[in-house]
Amino acid sequence: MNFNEQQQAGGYDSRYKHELALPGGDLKVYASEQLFATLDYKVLEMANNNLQIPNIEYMSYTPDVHVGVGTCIGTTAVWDAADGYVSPSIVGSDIGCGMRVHLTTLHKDDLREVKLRRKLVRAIEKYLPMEQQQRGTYSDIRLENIVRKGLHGLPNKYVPDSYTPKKSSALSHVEISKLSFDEEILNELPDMAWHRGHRQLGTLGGGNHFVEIQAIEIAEEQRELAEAWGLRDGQIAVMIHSGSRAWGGMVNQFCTPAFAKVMGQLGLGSADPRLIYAPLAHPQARRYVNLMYSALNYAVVNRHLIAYAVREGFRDVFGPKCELRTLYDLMHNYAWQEQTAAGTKFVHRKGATRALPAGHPDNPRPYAATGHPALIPGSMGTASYIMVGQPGGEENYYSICHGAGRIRSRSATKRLVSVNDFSKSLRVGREDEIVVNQHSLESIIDESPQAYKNVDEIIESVTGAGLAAVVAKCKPLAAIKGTK
DNA sequence: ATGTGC
Repeated sequence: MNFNEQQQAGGYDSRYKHELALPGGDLKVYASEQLFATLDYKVLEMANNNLQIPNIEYMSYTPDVHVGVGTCIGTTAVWDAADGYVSPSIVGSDIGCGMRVHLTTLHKDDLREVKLRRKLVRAIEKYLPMEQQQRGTYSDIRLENIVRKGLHGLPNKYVPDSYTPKKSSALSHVEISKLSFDEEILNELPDMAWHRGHRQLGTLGGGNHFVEIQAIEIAEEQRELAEAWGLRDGQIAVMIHSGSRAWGGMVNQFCTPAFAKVMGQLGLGSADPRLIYAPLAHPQARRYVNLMYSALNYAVVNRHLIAYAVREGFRDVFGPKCELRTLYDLMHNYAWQEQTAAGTKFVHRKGATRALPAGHPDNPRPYAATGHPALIPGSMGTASYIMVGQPGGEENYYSICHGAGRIRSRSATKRLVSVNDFSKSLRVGREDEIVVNQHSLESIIDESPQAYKNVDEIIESVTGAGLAAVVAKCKPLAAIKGTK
């Protein structure tokens, strides 16, 4: 029985699911035997710390889990909304970090020539704002409107009909277009947050953030769904990975001392000083949640503006009729309330993606009947995936992986991986080279595929466990990376 | 990840 047959049979395979009784509480780990065997003890130690936060109801790891600050990347942690806790450490610094995919009307044959891929990369770079340079700052966009209203705070010209054939699809084909919150708190953020927040709008950032030009390969078992979503074999898609830039970091910096103080006052302990939390009902927790929502609004607009720049670049190369329809935009670092059969829960996801199945009421309207696309990036030079949630995901609050998952620290990668290896995995010098904007591969070597787990094994674990199914594989043709 | 921290 292969994975797809298992899925069709509707059951999950216990080989992909491990239940651990740690001293602090129970942890579920979704991973193949091989991936499970490679888990660092530090990953379990971190889970044990997180499980000691009071009233926690559920915690799990996705197969791409790896060590983070205070909490692992790949964590789903759930409290009841009535007596719950919120932890800025579980959300992480890059609040609202996530993925976006746009579908073009082009076919991979249109980009067969390496020269043309280079031209496209240069054209996109021309429109992508760079914080360090004067050019590109969106002077007609008010940051205050962005953090308060998300995509609805953008001037109309950034949500044009040609960008997404129906203007509404730019607002409806996303996980969030706007989160409302108590805006009073915004006045307390330092001037620096506003200054940098404005300058960085629409910028990519560094690390694993990217814009990638990809070719779609539909999974046969999901062809009907893929076509309903508008996917075609060989179609060129654009995948974007970015977050809330410094704004999210400022929110965390601003809230951290207050959380430390609250923990002291309430006598709440933590085995790791970098792991902070507070009861949801506490005024400081409310402040954090409100500010976190402003960062989620920032992040979705940031990705939207990156897509806007990409579309300008495509038009320079392929003409003004070129369209980049929004397939979906969703996050993998956030916490919010969700309705479940067992009541209202406060769900944290850090490096975990929500993948809702067909018919789930929280799907955005256009995807109500099918489930929404769940967008999973691979490492540089390897494939990414477009997936859809399965009913079996309910046991894990519909969380799946968020990518390949690091196996080597940035420093270790710089030590152990040669530029030559990296360049080989990008097929540099061949006609099918994955064109990268950065001339020096040295500067981004910590993002080489050798620093990551094999994304195919991650995906196998998720499908094997019955959490989601592959709709399409997206093979990279060109990538744009920021530097620090 | 990041106005990081050598």
